[in-house]
Amino acid sequence: MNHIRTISATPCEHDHSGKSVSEQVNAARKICEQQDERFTPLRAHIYELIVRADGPIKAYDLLEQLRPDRGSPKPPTVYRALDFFARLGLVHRVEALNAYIACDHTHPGHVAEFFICERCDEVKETHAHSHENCAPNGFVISSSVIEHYGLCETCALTA
Amino acid sequence: MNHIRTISATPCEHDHSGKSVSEQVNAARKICEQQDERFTPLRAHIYELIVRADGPIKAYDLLEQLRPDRGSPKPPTVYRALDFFARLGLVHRVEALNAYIACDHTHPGHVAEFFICERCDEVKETHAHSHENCAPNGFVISSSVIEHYGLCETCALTA
DNA sequence: AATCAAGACGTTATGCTATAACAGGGAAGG
DNA sequence: CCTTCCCTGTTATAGCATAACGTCTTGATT
Repeated sequence: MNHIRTISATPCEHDHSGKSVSEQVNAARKICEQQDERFTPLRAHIYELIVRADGPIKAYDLLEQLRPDRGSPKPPTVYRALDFFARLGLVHRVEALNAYIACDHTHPGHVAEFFICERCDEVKETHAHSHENCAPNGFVISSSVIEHYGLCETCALTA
Repeated sequence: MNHIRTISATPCEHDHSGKSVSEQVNAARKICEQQDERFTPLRAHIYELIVRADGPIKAYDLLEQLRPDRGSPKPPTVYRALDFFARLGLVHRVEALNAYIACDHTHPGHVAEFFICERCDEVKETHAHSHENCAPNGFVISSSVIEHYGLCETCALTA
């Protein structure tokens, strides 16, 4: 019992520093076009807001930020865009926060893994190898959620 | 970059078969008492419903099931009990389902890992070693969410 | 015994998160 | 031109969760 199997994680530093907001938006546009999907002005606008947030952002906060420019958008406007981005892997939903975060990396065979500081709200994203090999016999994984909550180094030291 | 670290998972078969509902409830009672917490009749009632569900159950479904016996309970009644159980590790929240599941196992140094079949809704729980060692330098994990979605063996074969 | 503090529970009200369903418009292809 | 698909707007509602207040019980203290 309690047979140990091994999986591995790749802490590839995933902060998008080094990429400007517009570079990230353009990267997203390219990914869309490669898949024959439309990166409409509305989608570009919303994606830019997500990138600018530089961390998890909530659907209704996006809604607020859309307001001055686009009248009084309703929730479906935002949720449709979020669904679209999620489908293309351009955003991840952070389940335990009901929030969404931009991701311009794709790592085939890997899943996003988040480390979320509960004190300063900073989020680090890494990618773990799929947990397929620690699944119950025969289970086929189609998506995974891996989120860790705690304190980042800075906050842990000053706590 | 992309330095590989290793973590491990222990697929200890975690189904509670072999334990009757009342045995699980009593086990929970014992865990409460050991921690000088009160396993009140209401809590016992709610815990039994969670155990009987034999899988993730939603807060408002619990609320419904409480009804005939306890008048017209309101949401806080259920959420307070769920918070209590979660604090003691007697239930886990399945984030991506907004649902709750009984757990009478405690594995110090391990975190619960769920494999959820999207076709038959069956859930297998295993326990992974903490991901502490794949965290960014200095990050201190206080809780983790690991959930996998896909098809169980049976459903994968008949899909 | 009287008092006090903590926590369990009931209740009202509200806030936050998300989607169903229908209507109009615009782009791409026949 | 016209049809089809999908993008967007809009209304309405469903689903999930908590704040805040009051009462009662329990157990400890005086």
